[in-house]
Amino acid sequence: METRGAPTRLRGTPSWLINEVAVHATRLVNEGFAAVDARRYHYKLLATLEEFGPASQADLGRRGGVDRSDVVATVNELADRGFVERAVDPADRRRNIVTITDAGAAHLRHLDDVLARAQDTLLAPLSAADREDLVRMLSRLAEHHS
Amino acid sequence: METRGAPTRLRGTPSWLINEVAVHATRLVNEGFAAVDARRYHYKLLATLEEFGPASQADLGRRGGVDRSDVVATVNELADRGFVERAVDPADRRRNIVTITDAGAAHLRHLDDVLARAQDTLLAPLSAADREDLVRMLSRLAEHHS
DNA sequence: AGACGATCGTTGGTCCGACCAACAAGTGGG
DNA sequence: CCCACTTGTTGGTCGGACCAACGATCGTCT
Repeated sequence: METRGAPTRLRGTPSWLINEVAVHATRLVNEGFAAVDARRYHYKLLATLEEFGPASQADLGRRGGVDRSDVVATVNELADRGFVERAVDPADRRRNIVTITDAGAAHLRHLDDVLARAQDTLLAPLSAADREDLVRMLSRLAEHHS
Repeated sequence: METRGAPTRLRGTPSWLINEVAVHATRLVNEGFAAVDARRYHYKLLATLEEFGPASQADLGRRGGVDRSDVVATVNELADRGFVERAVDPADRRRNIVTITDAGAAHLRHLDDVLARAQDTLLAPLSAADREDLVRMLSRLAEHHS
């Protein structure tokens, strides 16, 4: 009984399907990251840092859609592991300028691999063409609900 | 700035896209249900009841994938509003047989409308053919990760 | 008949992600 | 100098999903 007794009404409902797949996706990614002692927020911040360069914690949170308070905890963890460095901005002493380290960049590449494998596991039953279509549609939906 | 500063690495990642869309989907459905003083669990249980007929709370939870303890709270709320009735099973006095009432069935039809409108809002930017494709792919993914 | 294991409803938790409120320290404009 | 604002930080809340344990009840086995 793979598709167990879930009401048929729900099994055809897009919002329910999306949530169902999202649960599996989140589980896969979380498991992958947990295996290397990381969390999703780690990846988000490291990727943001590498793409946009050093930034204050507030900017970091705004760009990644992460709450300021959650940025604090994440930067703490990343700094503990030596993946980022925190330095007071001399030009504005309120700000902490966060910079990714070499170890952080290496770790990010590792996380990229882990994430890629999770995508592959998630999309296993889909052809390459289907995957493209899926990403295209999801992108349009995500962009539309801005 | 609709697709805000999210790292490009993430914006193309299927698992991230799915989560993003799932967040919007959940928000839409929750808002719709909240407007008629309902929650997602209400719909799940009522739909299960209507499709499979009266059932014990444990069976109800198994079929809907809802924890027994959460079934208790949901049945409480539904019974308070007169949408279901709880009666001890004379053949097995451990069980509470839950039955949907006429008011409950009417309410379920109402929730169906609300849910359908949410789907339409969610999938607005997609053509009918695209919607079919999307549902087909998501169903395959959901079924595969059983 | 009696004992034992399993199941039922129920209570009372935990855990995690997302969010919010308040604060001191610091900044910039009037 | 004062006032409005931002930043980092602390300490929450809130909802959804899950888990543990309890008394009551049932079925089975002996």
